[in-house]
Amino acid sequence: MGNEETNQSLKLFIVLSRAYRAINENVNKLIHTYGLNPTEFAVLELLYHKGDQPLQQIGGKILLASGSITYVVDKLEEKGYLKRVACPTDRRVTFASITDSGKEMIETIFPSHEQRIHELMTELSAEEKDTVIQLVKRLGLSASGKQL
Amino acid sequence: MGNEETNQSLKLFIVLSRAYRAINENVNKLIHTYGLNPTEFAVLELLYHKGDQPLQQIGGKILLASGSITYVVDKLEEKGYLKRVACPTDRRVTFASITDSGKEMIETIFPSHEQRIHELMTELSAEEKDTVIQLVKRLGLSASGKQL
DNA sequence: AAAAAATATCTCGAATTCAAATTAATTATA
DNA sequence: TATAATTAATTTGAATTCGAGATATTTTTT
Repeated sequence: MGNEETNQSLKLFIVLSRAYRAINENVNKLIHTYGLNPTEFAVLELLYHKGDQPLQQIGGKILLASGSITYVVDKLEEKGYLKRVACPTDRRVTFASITDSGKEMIETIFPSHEQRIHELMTELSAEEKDTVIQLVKRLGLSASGKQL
Repeated sequence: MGNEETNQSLKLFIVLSRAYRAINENVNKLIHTYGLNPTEFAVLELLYHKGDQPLQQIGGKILLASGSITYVVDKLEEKGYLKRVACPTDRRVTFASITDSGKEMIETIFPSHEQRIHELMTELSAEEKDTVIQLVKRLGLSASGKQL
């Protein structure tokens, strides 16, 4: 038996895991109905909201190994949702740039995506959500080694 | 632009995702040093703490498709950490049962596993953890369709 | 300017997971 | 009891992801 404090942390981890996985699984199913997998959606959404990105930075932002980036970007390029654009100043760099077709796709998916997430969270009041956001944000930053 | 409430839910989802992934990634690295992958660890831990389980029920408890169960149980059986035991009353059913060697493994890993999780959560006070546990538990149960 | 180190992308093979189809056994129904 | 429907486990093949190494380019150092 560990001590009481350690058990509490373990319990928090389990609760966090279950909630995340329950929500995520539900959201992923919705994304799947649009013919995208979660990673493809994440890349497309990143490009849509943050503009063109060097391939490498995509990995950092959505937690993906470099080999996987190439694969996902290939798939999205095949589907016509993004194109590769060479960087004019550094020939090692390639930008991923969302196409008009990709923009249309995101504009189709995103509202229902947001809406679904919102529906899954109606259990908590606005105040309760704020509380969780504030605390879990600190937890995440600290666990990922970032400072506040 | 969605409305303010919807944005709040989206923000909560993002915060939850990041925290979960940060903690999980860290914990998985530790498990890996013992020659297990996270799924193998989860199965072994389940058997250790909850006793023998029919293969099918393992899937329900740790969120795994049936094809994956067979694979993981095969691996753990090869490593000698569990054995398959036929059910005496229903010949369709096979139980997974942890071996002494498997018990030893869990008894070796689990304390440092718990300890690592605890360390990753020192950012929050005991009271704050309780708050998060209470709220996120409700969120998770509701999102997975279970009642309170 | 040449050599060394660092950076970005890609290729390849292995590990993991899933979905669909298969086999076997049990239970329900006619 | 025979047939159909259900349930449990497994097999197979495809999709996804990662890690290690290869290649090309740029930056830093000597």
